[in-house]
Amino acid sequence: MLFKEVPKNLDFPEMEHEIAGFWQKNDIIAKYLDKNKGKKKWSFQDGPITANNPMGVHHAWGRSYKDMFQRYKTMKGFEQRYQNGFDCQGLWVEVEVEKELGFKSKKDIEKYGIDKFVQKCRDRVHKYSMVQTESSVRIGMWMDWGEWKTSMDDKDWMKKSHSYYTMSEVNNYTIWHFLKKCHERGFIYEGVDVMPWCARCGTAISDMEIATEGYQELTHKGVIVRFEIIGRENEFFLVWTTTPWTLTSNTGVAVHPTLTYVKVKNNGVIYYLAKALVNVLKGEYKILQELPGKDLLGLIYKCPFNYLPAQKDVIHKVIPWEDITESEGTGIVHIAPGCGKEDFALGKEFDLKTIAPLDELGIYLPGFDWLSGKDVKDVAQPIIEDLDKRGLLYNVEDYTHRYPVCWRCNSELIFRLVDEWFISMNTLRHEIAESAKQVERWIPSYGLAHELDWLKNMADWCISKKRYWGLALPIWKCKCGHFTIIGSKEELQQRAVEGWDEFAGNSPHRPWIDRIKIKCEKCGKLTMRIPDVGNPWLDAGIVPFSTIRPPDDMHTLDNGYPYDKTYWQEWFPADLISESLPGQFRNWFYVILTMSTVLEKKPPFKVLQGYASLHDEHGEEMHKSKGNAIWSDDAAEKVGADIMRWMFAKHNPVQNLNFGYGPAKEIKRVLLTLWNVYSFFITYAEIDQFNPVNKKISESNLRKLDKWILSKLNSLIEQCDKAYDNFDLTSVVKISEKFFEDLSNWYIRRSRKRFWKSENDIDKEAAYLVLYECLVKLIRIIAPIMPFFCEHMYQNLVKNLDQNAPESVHFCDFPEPDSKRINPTLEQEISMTRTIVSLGRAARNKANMKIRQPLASMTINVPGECPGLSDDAKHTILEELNIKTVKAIGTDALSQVYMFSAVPIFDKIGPKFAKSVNKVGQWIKSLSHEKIEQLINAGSLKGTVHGETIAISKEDIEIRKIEVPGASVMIQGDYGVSIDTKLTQDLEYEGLIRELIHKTQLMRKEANFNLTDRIKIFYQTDEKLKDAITDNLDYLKSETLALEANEGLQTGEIEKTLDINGIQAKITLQRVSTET
RNA sequence: GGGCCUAUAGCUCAGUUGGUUAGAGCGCACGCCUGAUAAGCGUGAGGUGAGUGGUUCAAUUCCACUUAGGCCCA
Repeated sequence: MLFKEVPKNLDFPEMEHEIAGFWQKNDIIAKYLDKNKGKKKWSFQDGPITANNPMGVHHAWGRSYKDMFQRYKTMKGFEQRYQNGFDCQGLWVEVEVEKELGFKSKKDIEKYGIDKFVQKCRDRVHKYSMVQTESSVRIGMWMDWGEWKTSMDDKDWMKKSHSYYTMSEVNNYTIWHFLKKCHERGFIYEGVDVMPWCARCGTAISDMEIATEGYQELTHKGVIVRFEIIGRENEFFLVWTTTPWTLTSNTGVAVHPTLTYVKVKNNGVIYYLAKALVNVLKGEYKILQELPGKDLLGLIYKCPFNYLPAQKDVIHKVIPWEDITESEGTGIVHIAPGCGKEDFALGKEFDLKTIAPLDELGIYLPGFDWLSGKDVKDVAQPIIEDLDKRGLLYNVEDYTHRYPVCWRCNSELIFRLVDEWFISMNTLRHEIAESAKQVERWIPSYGLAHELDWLKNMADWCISKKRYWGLALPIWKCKCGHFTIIGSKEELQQRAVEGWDEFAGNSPHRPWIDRIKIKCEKCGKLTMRIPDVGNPWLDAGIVPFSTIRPPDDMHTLDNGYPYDKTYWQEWFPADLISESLPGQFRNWFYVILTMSTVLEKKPPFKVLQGYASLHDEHGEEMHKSKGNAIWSDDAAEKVGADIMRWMFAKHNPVQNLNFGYGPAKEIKRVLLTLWNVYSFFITYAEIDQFNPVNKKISESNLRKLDKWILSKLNSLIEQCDKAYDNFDLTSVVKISEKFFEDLSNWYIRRSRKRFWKSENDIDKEAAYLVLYECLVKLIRIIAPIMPFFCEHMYQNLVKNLDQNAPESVHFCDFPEPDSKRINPTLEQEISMTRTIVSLGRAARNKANMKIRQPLASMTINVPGECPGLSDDAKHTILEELNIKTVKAIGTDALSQVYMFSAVPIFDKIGPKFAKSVNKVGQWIKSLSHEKIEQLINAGSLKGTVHGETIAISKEDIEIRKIEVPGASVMIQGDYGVSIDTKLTQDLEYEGLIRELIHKTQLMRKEANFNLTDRIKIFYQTDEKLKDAITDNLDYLKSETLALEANEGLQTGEIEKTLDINGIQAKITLQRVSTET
C-alpha cells in the first residue's frame, strides 16, 4: 500500500485526536518552536487570558487568530517567542474563590484569613491555567507551554510553565518600577472622588470595568419632592430623583441658566419647574410667570432632611448647570455631592458641602438619625414614607432605566465618596495620544480614532482597590501626610526598618508585604503600606516590559527590564498584538500604551489586529447564566477544532461572530469538498500505484486543463501570501474555498476519465502529478489555519512516501509561487467556457431538456473583445452539455434565434389615438418581426387600422425579444447560448437509450451486481423503444456490460417496469458471470 | 450632547483608484448526475442597495443631512 486508505466521511474530532497523538509522540511542538532559532525575528505580544475559568469559544476565537498569525510567520522562517500569558490577580478571581468558599462579604474573607484566601486565589490560577493550556493545545494552539501538567502542591509550578503569569514577582516588581516613574513625574496622588461602588464586594468599580454587561434595565422609584424656598411663603421647587437614599445628603439644586422655567399655582401652592415638564403636575394648575433658570440662582431652600445631624448648619443653594435636559424629571436637579460623580464636580465648583452617608458595605453612617445602621438597599420605601408623612412628597412613580451593576456579582452599584489612589492624566493623556499615533497600523483602521477619543475623555486612572488578591501597591503613607513609593524589591529591602524577615521568601502580596514598615522621609516616623491592592489592568499593562525576558530564565529579577535590556530590546516593540476590540480600547490597549509611554515614550506594538464579539448562532450575547455559552472543549469535541478555526478565520473580524453548530455544519460541507478531492486522489492513486516521488511535471505532457489549474494554484499562493502578510485571514479562506471549488468541480470533474482509463500513459501520469502538486501545495497554504487536517493529509500524501521530507507539515516553508505558471489568458478562457456551460445548462433547464437527451446544435454569443473559443473549449462545452455541434459563435450569433414583438405603451399612445387606442394597441401587438425591424430602423411606422392610416413612433412601443420556436436561449451580459431543442428521430432514440442505460445501471446496483458482472437483458416494450434499441444495440450492451439484449420475458435476479421518457418497458436482468 | 461603527436577497454576509446587468452561502423551488454515491452538481425565484439631497458624464461606492441599530464617552 502506497497510501493509507481514507474514510469517505471525515470525523474531525477523531482525526484531530489521532494527529494530536502523533504530535505528542514525536515531540513535534518542541521541534516547531525550535525550528527558526537564530533567524530573523518577528515579535508577537500575547495579551493575558484570565486564568479563572475554563476556556469559552470566544477565547478560542481570539486564540486561534494568535496561533494562525504565528504559524504563518513560522512558515515564513521567522524566529518567535511563542509566549503565552495568564492574567492572575484581581477581583474576578477573588469572586470565584468567594463563591467556592460560600462567602458573602469581605468580613468572611478577613475571618478566614487573608493569607489562606490569597493562597486559594493562587491555587485557582494554577488550576485554571493548566485547564486553559490543555484546551488551547486541543484547538491546536502551539505556544511555548513548557511543563504545565504540574501537581497542585508543586512549589515550582510557575517556573516549569513557560507561560507568563501576571502574579509573578517579576511582573509585580516591574509595576512598582512603573509607579515609581509616575511618581517621579508627580502623577500619583491620593484623591477623594465619588466612584461607582459595589457594596457587596466593598470596592470601587473603575470606569474601565463598567463594561457592556455593567448595565442592566432596572426599575426604581422616581420621586418628586417639594423643596421649600426660604424667605418665600408657600413656594417650593419640584425636584425629581430616582435615588431617594441620596436625598439625605442633598446640599444643592441645579437649574439650567437659559432654559425657561415656570412659576405655577397648583392646589393652592406655588411651584417652580421647567416649562417643558409641566405635565408632571397633578390636577389643575395656572402658570403665573415664565422665567429663565438664571433668575432662580442664589435662592436658598430647606432640604427635606435638614433635621439629620449630618445636615446641621448646611446652607442649601441653587446653582447653574448647563447639562440639564428637558427630557425627564422637573428640570430642577437634586445635587448630593457625596453621592454622584457630576454632583461632586459641581459641588467643588460651586462650593457646596459634601456629605458622605455610607460606609464601604453600604450602611448609613452615624449622623443620619433613624437611618444610621440601615442598609442602603432597604431604605427607598421608608424614606418615601417619611417624606410623605412630613408632607414633602409630591408624587412617586416606577421608573425603568439602565442602571450600572457590578460586573462580577451583579449587585446594583451606588456612588460613594472614597479615598483612592490615582494616576493623573492631565499631561500624560497627550503623551499617550502621541504614542498611539505612532502605531504603524490599526486593523480596523478606525482603531486610532477610537483610542484617541477614549484618551481625550477618560478620567484619571484609579489604581487602587480595597481588596486582597492583587498587586500590593508600593505606597507607604505616613500619618504626617507624606507618602513614599518604592520602585523595586531592592529598594524595599534597603528601606525596610521592620518586617523584612517575615516578608522575605514570600511574593510581594498581602498579607506578608504588609508586615514591612519604613521610615517616613519627612518626619522620620515608622509608616505602614496602604492596605489597597492595585487595579488588575496594571498587571496586564506591564507585560510588554515584564515578560520579554530569556525564556529559560523568566523569573530572575535582574536579567530583564529595567535592569538588563539586552534581550528585551531585541523583541520590543511587538510586531503584532491581536485582541478583542470592544473593551480593550479602554483596557488593555490603553494600559499598555500608558505604561509604555511612561517608560519608553513609544507604543509597545507596531500593528494591532482586533476583532469583535462572539455571540450565539442567533446573534444573542453568550452568558453562562443564559445557558447559551459554549466551552471551547465541548465545541472542539462536537465539531472539531479545525472547523472552528476555519470558521474563525473566514469571518470578517470587525463583525460580531455568531457561533453555533448550525453555522459549523456549513463550514464542514465546504471542507468536505476538499476532503473528497483528497479521498478521490488516494482512491485512484492506490489503484494505479501512482508514486509521485522523484517524478516531475513535464511541460510537454500537460493539457490545457492542467495548465489552468496550475495557474490557479500559483495565483492562490501569491494571493494568500499577501493576505496573510496583511493579517487578512478572511481573504485567505475565501480564495482558498474558491480554489477547492475549481479543483473539485472543474479540474477533477473534467479529468475523471483520465484517472479511470485502464492504461497508465503519460496523460494519466500528468493528471496525477498535477493533482498531487495542487494538494501538497494547498495544504501548506492552509496549514496555519487547519493544523490537524493538513497534517493528516501531509502525512499520507508526502511523509508516507518520502522519508526525507520534513517530519511535519508545520516544519515546511510557505510555498513560493511560480509566476511563470500564472496565465491570465488561460484562466479567462476557462472561465468563459464555464460561463457558457452554465448558460447551456440554464437553457436546458428552461426547455426541460435533461442532459441525457442529446441535442443537435447550439449557438454561442461571446463579447467582442473575446478571442473566440479554442477547439478545446468547444469540445468541452459540447461534452458537458451533450450537444452534437456548435452552429455559430460570434458577437452577434444570437440574432437569428430572436424575433421582435411589440407591446404598446398606453401612456404614450393614449393621448395620440384617444378612442381607437385599443384597436391600435391590438395592431401593435400583431406587428411582425420584420415590421418592427423597419420601425426600429426608420424610427416610425405607418399602418392601417380599421381603414384609417395611422403612424406610430419608436417611443410608443416597448420592444421585446422572444425566442423562435425550437430554441431555448439564455443570456448573461454579453454571453448568450441558444440550444436547438428540436429532436430528430436519431436524437430521440439516442435519448431513449441513454435513459434506458441509466435506469438499467440503477437496477444493477439495486440487485447488488459487481461493477464488472456480465448480464443479459430482456425487455418487453412498444415499437418505438424497440426500434431505438435495435438502432443502438452495441451502445446499450457495452454501457451495461450486457452480453445480450433480447426481446421477451425471462426470470432473472431483478425485474422491473420502467418509465423511459414516457414509454413503459418491462426489464429483466440476468447475471451471467461474476468476478471477485 | 460628543466620538466611532453599521444599514445590500427571507437569514448570515461579500463587494475600492466611482464604470455595462450588485455577488456568495444557507433556506426555498425545480432539476441533473449516478465509477468521489447515506456524496456530488446545476438552474431558478428573491434587491426601489435605509431615506433625502449634493459632487460627477456616471454613485452601492465620495460628501452632507435624516432615520434606525450597535459600541464608547459625557
